[in-house]
Amino acid sequence: MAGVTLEQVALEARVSTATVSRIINGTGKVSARRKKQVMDAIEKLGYRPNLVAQSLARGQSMNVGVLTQDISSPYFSQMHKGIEQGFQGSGYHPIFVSEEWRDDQDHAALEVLLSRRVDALIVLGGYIEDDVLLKISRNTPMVVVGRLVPGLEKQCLQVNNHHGGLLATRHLLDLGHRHIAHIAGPDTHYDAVERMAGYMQALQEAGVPLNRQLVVEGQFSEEGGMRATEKLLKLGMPFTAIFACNDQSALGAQLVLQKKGFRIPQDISVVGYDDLSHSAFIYPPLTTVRQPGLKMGRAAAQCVLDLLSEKSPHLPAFHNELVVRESSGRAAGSEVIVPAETATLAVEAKPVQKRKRASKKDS
Amino acid sequence: MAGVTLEQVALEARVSTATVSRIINGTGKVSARRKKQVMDAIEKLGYRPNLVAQSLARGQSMNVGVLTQDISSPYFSQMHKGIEQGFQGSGYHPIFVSEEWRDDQDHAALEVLLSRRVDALIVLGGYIEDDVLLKISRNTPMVVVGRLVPGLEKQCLQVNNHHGGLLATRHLLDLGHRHIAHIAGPDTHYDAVERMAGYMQALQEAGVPLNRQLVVEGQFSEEGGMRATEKLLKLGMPFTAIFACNDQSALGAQLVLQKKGFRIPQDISVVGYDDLSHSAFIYPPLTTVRQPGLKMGRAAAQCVLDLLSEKSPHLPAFHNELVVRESSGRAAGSEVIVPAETATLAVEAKPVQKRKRASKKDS
DNA sequence: CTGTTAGCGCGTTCAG
DNA sequence: CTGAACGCGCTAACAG
Repeated sequence: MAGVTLEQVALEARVSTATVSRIINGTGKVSARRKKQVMDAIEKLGYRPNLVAQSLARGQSMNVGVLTQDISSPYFSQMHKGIEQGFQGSGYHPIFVSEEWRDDQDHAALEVLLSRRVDALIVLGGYIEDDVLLKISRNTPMVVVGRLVPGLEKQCLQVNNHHGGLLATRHLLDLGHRHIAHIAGPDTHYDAVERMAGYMQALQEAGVPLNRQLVVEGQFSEEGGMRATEKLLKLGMPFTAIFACNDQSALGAQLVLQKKGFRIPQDISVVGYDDLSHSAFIYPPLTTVRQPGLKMGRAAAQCVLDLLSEKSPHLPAFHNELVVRESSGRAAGSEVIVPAETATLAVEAKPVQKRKRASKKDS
Repeated sequence: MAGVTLEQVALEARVSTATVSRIINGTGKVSARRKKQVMDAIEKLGYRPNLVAQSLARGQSMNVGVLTQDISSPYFSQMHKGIEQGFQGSGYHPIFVSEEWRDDQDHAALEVLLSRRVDALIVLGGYIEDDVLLKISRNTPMVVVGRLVPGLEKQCLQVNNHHGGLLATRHLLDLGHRHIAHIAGPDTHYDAVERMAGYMQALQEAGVPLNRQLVVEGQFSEEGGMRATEKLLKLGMPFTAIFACNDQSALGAQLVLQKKGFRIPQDISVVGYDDLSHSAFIYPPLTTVRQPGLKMGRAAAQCVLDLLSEKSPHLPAFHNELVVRESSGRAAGSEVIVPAETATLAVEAKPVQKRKRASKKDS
């Protein structure tokens, strides 16, 4: 950690350390002559301020902790990038730490940040208890993304996942689909639950009864999406569309469907959620609800900056946006509005036939 | 940045700060009785060591800088995760910063890390000049991943990209392909160049002349892969397989091919490189060369740890591994070894016909 | 074993 | 304008 010190610069420039400090930080007036001396000395010695010492002296570390779920997650990475961009040029820098191990009662991840004396905290979802966050927020500016902490509403950046679920499902309904399956996320995830609520509301609005059997859990992952889809197919319950709670599970769904010979969207439509960076490039390109991850990250950073400069934080509203691509299309035979059947036991049901519209047996 | 101080703990426990420090750090012997007093005080006050002050006093920040290309890149994210894992429990923590803006003569990213006095540096590829790195490495332990810095060989973690290119291309050759296109990466990227070299060597070994027109640049991105593939198809030059320099461009290639009606792998085989987390789930699942990103990240971290503890660093060799999935298959009509034609102007060539094997006109 | 005392590198009064 | 001196929170000799 060695390096040239302020004192060495002062010595070289034949001034006091205070003067050098003033010049570096632009604090107080300094004569042009001395200023030049000092600048020369800095240049000559290759001086670089020691941020650690500055931190201790000033009482702020210029670091902002970011508590994330998984640093490698395609979903969060957009936010990470936005956060990084948001702090560009501010002097602050984000320090990322993954929550990872959930059964961690000591909140080791948090500890890493707190002991490093981060000046603020950005929390991306996660499992840390509300009251823990609330307590920390009393001493440390905090912005929470994708989650609503009671008592901290003004610093919670949210997108309306409920609305997104609504958009996705309405889109499918508009295309004539009446039997829409849903691949849900873990019910521990606020986002997932909200998306599903949107799905249910859309159905209700359209007068389409909810068929609980068409709702299966997909764990937010590709594998989960695959398993869920296989389960749906085995059910033998007809459906012409799937709304997956995120793109990852939608990808898994598409894979299974295509492997089984279903054409997307001719046989079955698929809609995802998140608009991951690769979702536009899979085949067929995925219709999805875009999460403005980059913007959200930037906004979170900006909000932190506001908080740190005592300005009243401004959290813009974020809207999910439906991105229609090629994985969704009109329901086969959608000219006929099929009366929904009661959600009876799927005893007589046989596996959906391949290469045929899953809804055919309805008509 | 406020918080309980050592001194307050000492006061509460009626001992000196030195004693508290000893207990916290396990330095020196302390009587059990005092130890309990101190532990109680710590507990009562909720003391948490100030890492900033520790850093200044000890002369080490317990932070390791990671200079990456893009914090949101699906390719690098595996390494990021590996790095984070590698430092788990070591007391050190990675600080990521994206190089981002290439036309940055001041190396702002580096500056962020250096002024924070990171104890070591992990450099993931990038454009920072060799001599700059070399100079920094004299004061700061450094590990470079995916790049060879002359004079720093022992700290350069590499996978044999050349070998990977060889594997991928041989695989296609083994399947009977003789007209193999290559979507190259930017020639500023060491990795990309090496992969292409492997491709060329494999062709040579097999006695298949290189057709330079079948090598197009894809910029490591999905869009690039799409453009490259369109270009290839327009060429009218027959080919039955594509080896893309990374999965992202392979994804773009698959998309274009499928949109144009080609079946993968029946009409055209595709092989990628990296094995991104979603590559197993796209349709058809991508045959690719796996980069052990997670392991590499862990190894880089371990190497840094070794360097920091003066142990002789150990960098294991990493091998690329071919992962055969469903995007590659036997070349159509591969029972006939087609004599390679001379790479003449593609004047008489017409666009490859859809739904037909691109190689048909050869046979 | 334990307390006292210097620093670590820099910011910031407080007198000139 | 400028410099001397103290403090940030903690570690590390150095004496007891």
